[in-house]
Amino acid sequence: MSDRKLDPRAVSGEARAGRRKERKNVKLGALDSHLGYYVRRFQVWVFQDFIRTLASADIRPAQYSVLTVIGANPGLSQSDLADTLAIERARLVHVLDKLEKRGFTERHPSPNDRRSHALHLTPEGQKMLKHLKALAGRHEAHLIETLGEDNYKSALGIFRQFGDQS
Amino acid sequence: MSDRKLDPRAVSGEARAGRRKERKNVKLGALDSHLGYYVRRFQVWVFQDFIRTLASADIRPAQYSVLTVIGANPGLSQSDLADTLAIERARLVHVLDKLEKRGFTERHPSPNDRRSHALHLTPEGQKMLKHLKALAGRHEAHLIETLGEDNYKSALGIFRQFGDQS
DNA sequence: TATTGTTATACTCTATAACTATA
DNA sequence: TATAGTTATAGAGTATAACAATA
Repeated sequence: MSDRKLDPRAVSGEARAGRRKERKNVKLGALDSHLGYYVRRFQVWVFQDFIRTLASADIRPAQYSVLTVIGANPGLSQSDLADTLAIERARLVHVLDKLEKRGFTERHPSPNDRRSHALHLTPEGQKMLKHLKALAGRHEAHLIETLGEDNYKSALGIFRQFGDQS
Repeated sequence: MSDRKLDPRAVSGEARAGRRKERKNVKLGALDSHLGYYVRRFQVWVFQDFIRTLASADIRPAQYSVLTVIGANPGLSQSDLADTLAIERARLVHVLDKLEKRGFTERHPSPNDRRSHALHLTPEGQKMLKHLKALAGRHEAHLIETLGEDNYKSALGIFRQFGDQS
């Protein structure tokens, strides 16, 4: 995991110093029996790896998820997109503004409801999404390698099941 | 600025509306094969449940983790605490300021190093931590119930192992 | 020179309220 | 009345740089 080529922007002075230091053995106390604590640390690691892997495209996880879902559901409304991803409608406005400025998405008038926007990827957005999927695949492969394939599959099964019901 | 009394447990208008709506079937596309997506959603759920469960004490996850680790390692320095929890040193300053103002923690002079602070819980902080652990236990029980005991144990095993090496 | 705690700034994200134009 | 999109604001949390005191 440490022999990986690192984007210099992604490694802070803090992190560099941390690597040099030998680990103190500090007790976690009750934290050790909280799944949430470990899930949070894992999630942060995953997102940082994702951000690093997609840094060349300057796309963050929220942006990737928005592009992906629009790509899979052309004509989707902002409300339905926000509901699907559990992003606030207000937050989504800014995410879309940015993606639109970069030429990846467009808000078309909805045929049924004049309050609503039908979201679409531009041709450039489709090209970008294809590129992003390739990069994201590399991230996922790194994740499988880090966790081990069995653990990865177990975790995906457990959380996918949770996501479907939640 | 709203002067309304804030109850974090309160369900927002957004959430209430969301529950009323029937679920549209929007495709996740490539997101469906990203563990990070599901882990993020799960982590958000867990933290929200934690925040709700500890709302009466007005303690958030980061504050709980700081109190817990100080409680288990009296005399710990801010640097070592920050390293342990992967919180920025700069951020920890504010967290401790707030906990200190509420009378739960204290910064004592370190016996060895005059740059450093030895962190301690006050008697009131110890009492509070004991109370928080009881509440956090209820959250954890809810988590086990939600996930199922087998899934819970699997997930804890996988991520604890990851946390130890990362 | 390096580290500890601190202050400061910029940015991401969450949460909430309020407004407009439609329905 | 309610919903879709928007604007605005407050507050976490992350990331980073720089500084004084001390090592």
